[in-house]
Amino acid sequence: MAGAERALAFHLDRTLGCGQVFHWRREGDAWIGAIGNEPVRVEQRGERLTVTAGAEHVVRDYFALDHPLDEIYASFPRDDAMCAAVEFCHGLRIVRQPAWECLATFITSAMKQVAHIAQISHTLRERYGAEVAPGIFSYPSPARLAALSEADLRECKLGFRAKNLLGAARMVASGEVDLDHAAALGDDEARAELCRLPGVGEKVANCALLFGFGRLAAFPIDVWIERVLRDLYFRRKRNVTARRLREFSASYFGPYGGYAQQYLFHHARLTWSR
DNA sequence: TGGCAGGGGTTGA
DNA sequence: TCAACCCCTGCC
Repeated sequence: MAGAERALAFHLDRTLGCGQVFHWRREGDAWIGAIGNEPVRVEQRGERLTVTAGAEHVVRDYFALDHPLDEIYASFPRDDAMCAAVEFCHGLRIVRQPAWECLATFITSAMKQVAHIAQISHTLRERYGAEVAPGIFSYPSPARLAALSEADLRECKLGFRAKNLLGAARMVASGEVDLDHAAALGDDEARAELCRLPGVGEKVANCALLFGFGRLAAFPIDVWIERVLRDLYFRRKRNVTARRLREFSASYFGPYGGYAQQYLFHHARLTWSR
């Protein structure tokens, strides 16, 4: 069954290297990291994901092997940019990150490049997470971070983001913002709830919704995606407002807009010269 | 080796 | 609409 086989399509390097998650480490052909508190080692063999350490069902859920890629690709608009992105990114999957670590990581990502976001994530894990296997650390809980001082977090090279992460951790730890409750809300209500946290605006909230809450229609617009939209979809049109870009992306890319966004983003970031 | 520009965002005026 | 917030990376 070509369809069933294709639905299993999976590309580990693209999935972990596309800027949706930052703490995985390459070791030879394998990738090593933690899924929550589960230490995991995975490899690509053919089109398949192979688990060499960690619970199989945890890994398969995290890497979203049940996402219907065929159906997702078929839902995309058939324009040149989208087709090129699908060809370039085939097998890339939006993973299911634990909500808090996803949200917190994107709070620390503001105006940062991938290398630095990864460095911050590793420092926070090593200093305040739990060592779940030799050299592998979980992301610190809201309560753990809430007990720290802003100075502690600034020592992790967070800069002005320290205050935001601390404030968010305290609001989540105290129950003032309940992530489980947010997970039960509709997309717009959940986004509004997340935006109550310091350091969380529309972009960070949409990243959290897409990568941490499984809302596959969420469409984060960062500077790269804004360039893509303006260059490929609004060519020769000046004065296109941010609001217009939001409205366009929400309707044009369909129910799996988050996938479309990640494919356009990854394709552009690796192929466009600046 | 050192100096400098610029960066995946949010906030508040 | 725009400056301020911080400081690390990459490039010259």
